[in-house]
Amino acid sequence: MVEKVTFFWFRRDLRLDDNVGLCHALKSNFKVVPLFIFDDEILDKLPEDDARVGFIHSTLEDISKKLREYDSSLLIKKGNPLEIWKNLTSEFSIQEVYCNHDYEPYAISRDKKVHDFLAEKNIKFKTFKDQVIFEKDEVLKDNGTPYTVYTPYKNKWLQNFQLIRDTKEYSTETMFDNFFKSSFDFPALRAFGFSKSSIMVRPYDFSMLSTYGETRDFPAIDGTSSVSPYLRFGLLSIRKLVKRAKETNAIYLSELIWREFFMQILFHFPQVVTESFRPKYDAIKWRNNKDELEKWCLGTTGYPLVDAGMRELNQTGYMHNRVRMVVASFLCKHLLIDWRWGEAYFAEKLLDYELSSNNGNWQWAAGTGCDAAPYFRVFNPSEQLKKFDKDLKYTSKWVPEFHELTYAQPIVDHKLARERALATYKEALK
DNA sequence: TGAAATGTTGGGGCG
DNA sequence: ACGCCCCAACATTTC
Repeated sequence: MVEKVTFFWFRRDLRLDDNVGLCHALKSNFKVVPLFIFDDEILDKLPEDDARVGFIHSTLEDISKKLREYDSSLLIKKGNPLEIWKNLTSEFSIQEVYCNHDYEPYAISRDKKVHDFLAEKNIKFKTFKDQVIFEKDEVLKDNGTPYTVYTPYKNKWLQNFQLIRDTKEYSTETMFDNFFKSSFDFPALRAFGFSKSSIMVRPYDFSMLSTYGETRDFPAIDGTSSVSPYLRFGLLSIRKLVKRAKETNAIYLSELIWREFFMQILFHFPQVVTESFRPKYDAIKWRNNKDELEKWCLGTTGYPLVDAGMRELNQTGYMHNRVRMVVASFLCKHLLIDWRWGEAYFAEKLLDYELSSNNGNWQWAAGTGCDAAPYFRVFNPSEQLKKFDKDLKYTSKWVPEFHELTYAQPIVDHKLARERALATYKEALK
């Protein structure tokens, strides 16, 4: 008789502690087999040295090492998730499958297929809220519809948060003996056709939190936390992060609320992935000049702050948030290139790439979004440089030839580009 | 989570 | 002393 087991399926919650679904799984009546699936659907689109795959892999390795202290191990699979579940149900006597909610359109359809398949086999598929404080339907207007403007959403969010006495902790370590005893092989990165990237995820740092509000806009100061990739893949729990933010910095907390705002927008309005939230903005006649796109990607536009940002992105997988706004505005307004092209480039390069935030912020910059900057708000890259990198510390770090004669001439004249953008948007909205 | 254009004010130079 | 002009500094409006 094969031992009956529970499965816990890791997805974007790569941690053993304070993990809601895992906590519930470990309290089930059966030993827990921890599983991660490298999804071909996602992997096939990535370059073989994708830094995020390497990061996930090394994180999983750490988890597996920890599990081995308890004579358990992580089961790693690669392929199509539904097919893998079909195989697993014949290999194991699975009673229940636990995991945490995932709100992206692809994840929803994937989970639906898995749920339906498991249901046929009489296996319960239990999912939990873990990656947010408030999910899809927990912060709604009084009439029951979702918010589409940030400020009232934030107010409601905070109001609801007041009602929670304290963020619950889902500690798990005392239950680690409930993991299924096993010694599954831990495959090398090479086994999936990937190799280690030269780009590395850097450690995060909370010590900046108390001064975040004053320093976050200055890219030369290391005033940001570098938490984003850890939050993205769930190495850090949102409950712990929010608790810390609440104790130290309201502005940082506000950024975390933006994250949930865009997550619920994506859930309720999944069409934003391919369309402007406000459809009339899809009438914009983008210029979509490929040479200019390439110059933007490479950081050779001749606008120092734009170029610095893009080079930081290309070389490190990070870009300071203030600079993200500047380069995004530049692509959409100055070059009149479709925000979807810019978004796709960020998706390729950012270590913290997350669909809902990336899409929401690009639509914000393009002026096409639900709570976007008005289209006539055009960033002046030179003014932004003066305001936020006055002594050129950040800029000359990433664009060392800045002071040389060899540095590129501006790809477009600011005044001309601004007027062209205003005219193009105006025309589209007629 | 702008910037430019336009309007207003007030101090100082000067006849 | 007074009015006029200039213009920087700030405020408001417009894109």
